[in-house]
Amino acid sequence: MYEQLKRSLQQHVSLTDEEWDLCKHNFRPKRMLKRQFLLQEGDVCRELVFVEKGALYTYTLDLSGNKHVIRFAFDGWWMANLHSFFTGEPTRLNIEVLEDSELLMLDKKNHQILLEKIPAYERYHRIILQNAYVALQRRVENALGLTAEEKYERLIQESPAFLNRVPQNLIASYIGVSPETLSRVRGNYNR
Amino acid sequence: MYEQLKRSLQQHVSLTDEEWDLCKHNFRPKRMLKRQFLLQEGDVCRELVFVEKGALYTYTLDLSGNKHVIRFAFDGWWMANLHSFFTGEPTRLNIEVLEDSELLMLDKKNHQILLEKIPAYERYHRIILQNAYVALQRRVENALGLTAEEKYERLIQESPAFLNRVPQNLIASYIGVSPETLSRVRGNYNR
DNA sequence: TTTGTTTCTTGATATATGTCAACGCCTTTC
DNA sequence: GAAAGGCGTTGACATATATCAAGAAACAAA
Repeated sequence: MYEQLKRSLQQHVSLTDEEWDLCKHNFRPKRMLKRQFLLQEGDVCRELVFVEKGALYTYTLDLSGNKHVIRFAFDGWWMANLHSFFTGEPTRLNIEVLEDSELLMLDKKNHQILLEKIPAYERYHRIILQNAYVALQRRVENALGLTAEEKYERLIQESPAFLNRVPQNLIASYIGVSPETLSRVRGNYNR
Repeated sequence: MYEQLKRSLQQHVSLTDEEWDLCKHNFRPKRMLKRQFLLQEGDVCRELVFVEKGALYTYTLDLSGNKHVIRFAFDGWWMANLHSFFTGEPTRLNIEVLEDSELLMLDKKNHQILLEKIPAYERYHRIILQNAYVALQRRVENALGLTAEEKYERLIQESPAFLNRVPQNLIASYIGVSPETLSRVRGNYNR
């Protein structure tokens, strides 16, 4: 149940056995099914989520009710609305389950405990934040001023794994085009 | 010369006088003039930049030579291409000086030293990365599927300070519309 | 002040992409 | 196995926004 988490930590820092033991006991395992909501607009995000297995995605709804996918999270990834988590303000985002998932939940108090007690845990978080920031900035670069076709090409280059696991209408939303446009782009692409 | 940096650190963590002394001596002051480049496409980003005073911006050039502004940095902000800094790969981004600036440069070796020797420094970096991540995600939300007018309205709400310090064509690029479109949006807006 | 750059505005036109609608395919459910 | 709902495709049409071009305004330099 904790293999992915352990692997993720070990990938970036070294933990003693006691530290790992302390660490894992602060997480709460949780199973969720496809289409369930981890977080809905107006909620406060009270837990960080680590995906042991499965898939989640987070999105906003605009005034016309259109979904805008912010990002996905698969096995071994973290998910949360950090803004809401740190400020305690209600979120504008939804987090929904895309595939039946095994999750590890970490509430704020326990997160603070780990940050205080285990320096390597704080280092781990600094590093994954760095990586997340880099990935997100890349996303901004790809969202600005590219054509629908270019956006799709970049997705294929940079995140081909998404294509097998995510329905196309969510992919379309993720790269900021309509499902119809994505369908047409793919049609041209195969010829 | 180091007031802004000290203020930024103190805002998030507590440092002893000795720690602050150790810290500041790892930075290299540097003055730069408007239009100079801190980083150009193909360079490797070897230093983190803290803006004591002034303004910078970072952008990509697409195949047609269009500028796409990724972000700005003003007094008290950090700037770098983290991807290039951490991996050593050449960058696709440019960093240009927008106003004559006083900068504090921190190379990778010194950054590592501070992370190792001063736990509060690592905590500080974790926290500002958190904040930067939240801000960047907000930017993604605002880039996806909004009209030109909505993007401009959000900019006014969320970053009004930019408007006084940045030429409009760069604002246009930042929110992902053409300078002409932004000009028209502003025209309607004032009536 | 005069001159030269750069930035901003405005108009005309072209085009990429969104929207609406219909249809077929596939999966799920009972 | 039939029914229902979700998802992807395709077509017709509307429209927001980019592009091209010219001139005005603001700013900097000489």
